Amino acid sequence: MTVTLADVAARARVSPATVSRVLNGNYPVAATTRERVLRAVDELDYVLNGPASALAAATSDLVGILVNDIADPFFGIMAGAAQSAIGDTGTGRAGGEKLAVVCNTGGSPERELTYLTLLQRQRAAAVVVTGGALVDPAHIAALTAKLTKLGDAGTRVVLCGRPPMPGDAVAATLAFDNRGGARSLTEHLLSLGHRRIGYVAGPVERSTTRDRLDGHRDAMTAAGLDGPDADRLTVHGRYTRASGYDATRELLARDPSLTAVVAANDTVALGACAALREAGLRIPDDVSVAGFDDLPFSIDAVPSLTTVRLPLHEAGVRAGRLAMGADTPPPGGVATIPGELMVRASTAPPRG
Amino acid sequence: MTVTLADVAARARVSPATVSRVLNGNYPVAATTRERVLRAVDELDYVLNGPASALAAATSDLVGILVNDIADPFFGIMAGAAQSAIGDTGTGRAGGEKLAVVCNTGGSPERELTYLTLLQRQRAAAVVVTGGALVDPAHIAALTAKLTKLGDAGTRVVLCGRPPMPGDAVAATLAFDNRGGARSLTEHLLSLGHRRIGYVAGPVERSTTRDRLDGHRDAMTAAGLDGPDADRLTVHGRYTRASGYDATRELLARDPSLTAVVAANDTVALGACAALREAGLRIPDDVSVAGFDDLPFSIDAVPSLTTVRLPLHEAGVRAGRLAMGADTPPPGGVATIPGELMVRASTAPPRG
DNA sequence: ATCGTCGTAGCAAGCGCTTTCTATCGCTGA
DNA sequence: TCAGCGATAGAAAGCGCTTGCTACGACGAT
Repeated sequence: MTVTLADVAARARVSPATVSRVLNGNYPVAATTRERVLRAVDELDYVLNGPASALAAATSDLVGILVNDIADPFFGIMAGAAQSAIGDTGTGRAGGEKLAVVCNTGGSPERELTYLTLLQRQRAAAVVVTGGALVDPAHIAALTAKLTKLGDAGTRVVLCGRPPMPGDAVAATLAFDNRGGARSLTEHLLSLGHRRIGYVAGPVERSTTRDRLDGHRDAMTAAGLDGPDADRLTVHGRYTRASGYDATRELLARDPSLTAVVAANDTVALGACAALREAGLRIPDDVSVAGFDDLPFSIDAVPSLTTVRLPLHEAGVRAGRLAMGADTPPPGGVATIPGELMVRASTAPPRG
Repeated sequence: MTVTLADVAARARVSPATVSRVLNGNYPVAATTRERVLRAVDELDYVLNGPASALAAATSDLVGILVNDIADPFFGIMAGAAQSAIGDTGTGRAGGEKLAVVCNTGGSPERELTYLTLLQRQRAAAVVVTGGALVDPAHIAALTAKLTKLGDAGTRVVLCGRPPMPGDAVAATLAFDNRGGARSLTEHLLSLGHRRIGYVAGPVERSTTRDRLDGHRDAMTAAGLDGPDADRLTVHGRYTRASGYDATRELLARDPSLTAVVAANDTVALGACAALREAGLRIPDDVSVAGFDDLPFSIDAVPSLTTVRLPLHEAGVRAGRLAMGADTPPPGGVATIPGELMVRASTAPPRG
C-alpha cells in the first residue's frame, strides 16, 4: 500500500538502516550512497511514518502552542510568531522540520489540561503556553503537576506572556510586565490632570487582570487617590468589546463625572469608546480612553488609541526559539518583558 | 521510566490486550475487569503512547487545520469553531479525543505544502484547509496531488471557505459565495445612486480576490458601468489595513470625484476609511465605504461598516464535524454558503 | 450427560522505524 | 607483508501498542 522505508531501501539497493541514516543525517553515509537513497525517496515519493519514527526514537517532532483564544489577535500574533520561529529553525537538514501546531483552549482550564495530556500522549518535543494564568490555586497545582510530568518526559516547556510558575517544571518563562505597564498608563492620565478615572477590568480570576489592576492602583495610590472610589470606579468583565461597552455604561451610571476610562485591553477599550460615544461624550474632549496591548487595530481607532505596546511578535519568536532549544534561557529562567506607553489621540487633559 | 500498557496490565492483573481494549472501548470487557483496569490506569497516572498506538492501529487522532494567517480573526474564528467542534465530537468515550491543531501557512504555498506533508507524516485523521486558494495552476496541481495522497492514505480532507478542487481528493467542500456577496454589495451602492465606485481588491493571485471582484464587475456591468473606468478604479493590494490605506490614496489620486469605495474585506476597509478621513472626506457624507466578511470589529468602526456577513463560525463548526465524519457531506460534496448584506452607517446616497 | 454457543481473556504477530553491535573493506605504518 | 584502524554498511533487536485468533468456562438445548 503505502511506501515504507524498506521499499526505499530495496529500490536504492541498501539496507533500511542506511535509508534511515540518510534521512536523519546523523551518521556518516558515503556521498554516492546518499545520492542513490535520496533519488529512491524521490522516485517513490516516500513520506516518513511519523508515529513509527517517534516510537522507535522515543521523540516526536510535534510542538504544541496553547492559546486562550485563537480569534483574538493578541494570541494570534504570538502564536504565529512562535510557529514561524519554530518552522524556520529547521536547520535546512531534510526531515528536520518540526510540526508547530496551535491549540485553542478557549480560556477553559479543563481544555488546557486536556490539550496538555493530548500533547503528552504524542510525546511532544516542546510546549509553549501563552496568555495569562488562572489565579485559582487548584488549577495552578494541576497545571504544575502536568507540566512537571511533561518536562520529565523530555518535553521542553516554555511560558510566554504568563507569570512564572513554582517549581522547576518550566524551561523558560517570558512574562510581560503588566503591572508596570498599567502603572505608567495611569500615571500618564494622572499627569494630564485626570482624577476621576474609571477602570474596566478583565475577569477577576486571571493573573493578567490582577496585574494590570494592581499597576493601576499603584499609580492611583501614589497620587493619593486610593479612597473608596477605587472600588467604585472599577468594573470587571471579560476581554471582549461587548464587555467593555457594558462595563463603561455601568461606570457612567456610577459616576457621570468621570473624565477618563482605562480598559483592560484594546478590545475592551473599543467597547468603552462605543458606550461613551453613545452617551454623547466626545473622546478625548469629554472623556479620555486608554487600552492595553497595542493591537494592530488600535492605531486605526477613531481617535487612535493611547495604549501600552507589548512586543507580542518578538515575544512569540523568542518563545519559539526557546522551545527549539535554539536560544539559551534567560538567567533564572525568567525574563520580564516591559511594555511601552504609546500616547496617541484618545487621551487629553480633562476639560476646564 | 514512563508507565506503559504492560505496567497497567500487571497492576490490574490482566493481559496488555485487555487494557488496550478497555481503553479503546471497542471490545466486550466484563464490568469488574474494566473497573480494575481503570483504577490501575488512574493509580499509575498512565498516559497512552500516541505514536505507538498510531503505529499499531495505523491511524492517529491528529486533525490539522490549515489557515493563511492566524493573526487574522477571519481565520481565527473559523479555526476556533472547527477546533471546538472537533473537540466536542469526542463521544464521551475515554481516549476518543482528537487533537485538533491549527497550522499557520502565512499565505505561503510552500508552507502550505510543507504542513500537509508533515500532517501526512503524522498520518493525520483529517485535514481542514481554510481560506482562499491560489489561482496559480502549478500550485493547484501540486496541492491536488498532495490532497489526493492524503485522501488515499485515509485522511479525510475538508475544504472550508475555499473553492472546490478538481478530482475526488476532497471529502467535502464548503465554499463561500464571494461573487454573489460582492454583487449584492455593489448593487446596494448602485441603488443608492453611486456611479463612480472605487474598488480596493486583494492580491490578484487569490481566488477570493478574483471572485469578489467578479461579483463587483457583474453588478457594474448590469448597470451599464463597465467602461474603461472599471480597470482604472480598481487597485490591487494585500488583505491588510495598510494596503487599504495606500490603495485608497491611489484611487483618490486617479479620480478625486469618486463617491464610494468597496474594499476587499473589512480590514482593508478600515485602511480605506483612514485614507479618506485624512483626505478630509467624511464617511458616508462625502464617500461611502463598504467591506466584506463582517468581522467583529466592523460594527464598532466609526461609522459602523456596511459589509457582507460570512457565517465564519457556522462554517468552521460544520467543517469540523465533516472532518470528524459526524456530518454527512453535502450532495455533490460541495456546499456554497451565501453571504448576507449588512447595511450599516458607512454607506449613504452620494451628495447632491 | 454431551455438545454447541456465548461471553471473556490471553497469545503472539506484527506496525515501520531507530540504533547498537558487528562485519567488511581498503589503507597506513612498521 | 600483516596487524590495526577508520569509514561505511548490514543484521537484528526492540520501541509500546492493536488485533486476529485461540482458549476456556459456563450455560442451555438436545
